[in-house]
Amino acid sequence: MRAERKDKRRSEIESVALEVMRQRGYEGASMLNIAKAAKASNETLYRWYGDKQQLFLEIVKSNAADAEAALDKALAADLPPENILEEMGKRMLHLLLGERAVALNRAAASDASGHLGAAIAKGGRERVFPKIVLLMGALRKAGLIDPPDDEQAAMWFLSLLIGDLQTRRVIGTLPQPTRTQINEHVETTLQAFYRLCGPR
Amino acid sequence: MRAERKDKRRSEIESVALEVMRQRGYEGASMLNIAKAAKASNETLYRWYGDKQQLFLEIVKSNAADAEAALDKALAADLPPENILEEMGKRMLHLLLGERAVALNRAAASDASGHLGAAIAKGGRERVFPKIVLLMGALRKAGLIDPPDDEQAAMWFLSLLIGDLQTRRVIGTLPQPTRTQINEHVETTLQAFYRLCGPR
DNA sequence: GTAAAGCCGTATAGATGTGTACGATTTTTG
DNA sequence: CAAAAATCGTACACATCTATACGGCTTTAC
Repeated sequence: MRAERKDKRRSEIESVALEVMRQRGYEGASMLNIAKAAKASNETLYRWYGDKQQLFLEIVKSNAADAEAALDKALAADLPPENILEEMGKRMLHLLLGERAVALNRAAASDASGHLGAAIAKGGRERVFPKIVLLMGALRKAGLIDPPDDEQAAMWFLSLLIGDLQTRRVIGTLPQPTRTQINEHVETTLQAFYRLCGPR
Repeated sequence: MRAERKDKRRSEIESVALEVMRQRGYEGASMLNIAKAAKASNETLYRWYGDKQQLFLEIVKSNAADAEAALDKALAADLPPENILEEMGKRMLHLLLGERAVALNRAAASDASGHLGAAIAKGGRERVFPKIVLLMGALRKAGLIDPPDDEQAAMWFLSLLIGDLQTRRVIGTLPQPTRTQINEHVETTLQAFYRLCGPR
């Protein structure tokens, strides 16, 4: 198989795996079920990924890469920092509460070994948080906020933004929000954030 | 078996089930494994609970009852509302980030049917949130806060309090916090909360 | 004290998952 | 075009889980 076709096939399989997992849960997403749904043989799955956990590890990694790219795009935009913050908020909620991230968090919660959870944290929070801290620095220098320190401001922003939405999505009691709902929530969050961190 | 002994045995089994689940994940916590660990027969488990999901549903319910009792105790205390808020914060973090709640949230995340998640939400958030809203009303009447509305204040308080701690616990990247850490976190949260909602 | 009921341990049938193996077919390589 | 490599479909051995059943023992009820 040519390299490009193989890459395409891999991401196809990974996408199917996530869909199976979404419908039948992590335990229901057996290698056999995934292989059938992807019209692949389980031998190929085992050859390519080793086992189920590593398959999902791959998915976590590629999802993290996509997410980071989406956020970096917002950060690289030539906009004033307050607009970048708004854009980041929208994109983060869209990513965090979307089907992919929710399915992966469910998988991590199901995985007793903790490896999936560690990978999610490594590709997610540990990568994103520093960017938010830097953004807070930019906001502070622009005189838009006056927090105790940038890290605290980042924590507050993320807490206000995400709240218990993620947990509710993961345990299945909250449907995926629409784009409009996300925008409204970001709006409210920003008001609260500036009220909390704004200059006196 | 006398009623009291039976109740004791039930809670014993449920506690063992949670421990097995904690160590081996939701899939690993089969009825057989739980029965062995509890020195019970699986026939008894099936007779008493029907199936695995209903066993965990029972656990969710009794855990919710315990949690509600713990919070009500804080609410009933004859203290000024700001002290009650602090106490509530501590107790909620203690409950939410403790082994029991985390294990149950993991089970809910693993359960594709969504029934466990629904039960958790029903016994948890849906019961607790109104209490916090009322508490916010008391704080407002005492002139300690001046929020847009009590519900919004409750949301902000909970968001600042919990942040992403719960998610990080559930995916296994955060160890259980000590009592000291909880107290410190509540302290910081309250400062932020009053800064956000305090009277101008 | 005796009968009835309940629990434990073990056994069972049926279903499903894991990881490997092997021809048949397709795709790549040269 | 031919050889080599990889994939698919199917099959397999082995393990485990679910849900039920039954004899042996203990506890409850009368």
